[in-house]
Amino acid sequence: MASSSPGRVAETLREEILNGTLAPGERIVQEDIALRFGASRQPVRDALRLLEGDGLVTLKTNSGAWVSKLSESECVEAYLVRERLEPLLLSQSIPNLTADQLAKLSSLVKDIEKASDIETFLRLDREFHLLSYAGVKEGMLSEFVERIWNTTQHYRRAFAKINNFANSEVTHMEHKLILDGILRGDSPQAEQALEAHIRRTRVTLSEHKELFS
Amino acid sequence: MASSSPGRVAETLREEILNGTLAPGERIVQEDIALRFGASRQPVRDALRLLEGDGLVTLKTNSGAWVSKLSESECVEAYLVRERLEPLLLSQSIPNLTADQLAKLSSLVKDIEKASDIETFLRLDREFHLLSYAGVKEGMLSEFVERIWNTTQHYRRAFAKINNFANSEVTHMEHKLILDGILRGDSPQAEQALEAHIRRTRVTLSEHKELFS
DNA sequence: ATAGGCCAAAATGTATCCAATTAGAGCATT
DNA sequence: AATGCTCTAATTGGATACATTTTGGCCTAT
Repeated sequence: MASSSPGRVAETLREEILNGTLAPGERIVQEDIALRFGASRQPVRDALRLLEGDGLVTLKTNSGAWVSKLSESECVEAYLVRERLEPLLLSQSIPNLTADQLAKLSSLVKDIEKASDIETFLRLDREFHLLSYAGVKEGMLSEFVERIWNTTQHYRRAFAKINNFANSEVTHMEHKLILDGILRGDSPQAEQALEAHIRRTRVTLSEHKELFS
Repeated sequence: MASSSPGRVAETLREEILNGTLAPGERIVQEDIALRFGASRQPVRDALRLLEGDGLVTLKTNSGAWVSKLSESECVEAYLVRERLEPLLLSQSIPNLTADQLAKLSSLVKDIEKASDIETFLRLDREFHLLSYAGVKEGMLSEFVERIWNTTQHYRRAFAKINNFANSEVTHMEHKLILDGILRGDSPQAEQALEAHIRRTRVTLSEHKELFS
């Protein structure tokens, strides 16, 4: 997949935005990217348009491209939307999860508890939640959810750094409750636990307005 | 706004997709569009990427562009998402609606009742719902909702034609309940009435699988 | 008659060049 | 010293030309 030039460029840039190499607000110059990939500016323009569609990049006509930034209210809005959408997505995913996926989810919850650095925690947490949605293939709902995860990734990292694993006990309990609902095929419990998990994160996050300056 | 070439092209194509001039599944040839607008293919490509981001157009590498099509399950999914997102958006909008907007909403409900042809009904119904969200400026939530309205527009039209104003009494009652909640600033009632409105539409729609062939 | 492959025409992807717009530094003015 | 202006360099937008890929018809072989 993504064997095309714009696809490869977009994928690489997406990676770099998600792992923090490119910070929100940072300028992206078309020609620099073109040189890096040994291509012309045309495929780069297409790639930037793709990323704009993902909400990761903001384009301004005749001016340039920047890594998207979220205000505090936009970030809170993202979590409000997550509270509504992810339980729905999870309930549709649960009946279609394979035994392998269920086993992997269980081991992920344990690995998250053992995580000793922030990057590992972020990676595993993301993997756990997105894998729990793997029962739903492709569609508008999963697209929306993935987009939210991508656009808020940077703020999750910043939040985790500030918080430095405070509340981690609560987080692990919530993960176990979600996992328990999934394993038993009890969608309502899983939905409710997930909603509570996201809501608590939102409330905690909104106590740290210093992340948005 | 949208003074750029890609912006103008995208806007026109969006219009034509929404009003049915371009039907789902129809092929879009870059050079044809370029000729129509007296531009080169480059801005057309940008415009198509914009529309892809809106979910209105589907691009396939090295192959071409088509007006997006929804399967029945994708359409049902769209309504499930609407059930979760639009009540949230409405509740955030209500406190910010101006007196002018409230008056316009009231008159729209009356006008919808008087609508004698399908195109008028569709246009007013869309205007009513989207205006009820006008208290929320720009953000991810309104973007998502607008995108859903756009991608499902064609199926609302097809559904209205088949149904030929059956259930219109119920629809009008639901609109009045929503309006009542909005006017009195009773967000919970408005939310609940809106959710019921969307859910009933979804259930009725899923009884007409012949729309998706 | 049908399935498969081949070939030509058409459409998309990419590169290069030129025009238009913007941004930022430096200077002049108040 | 601060503000506003101008001009230049840098960057993006658009057009043309060429390379690549796909598609669909036609022919051949089974």
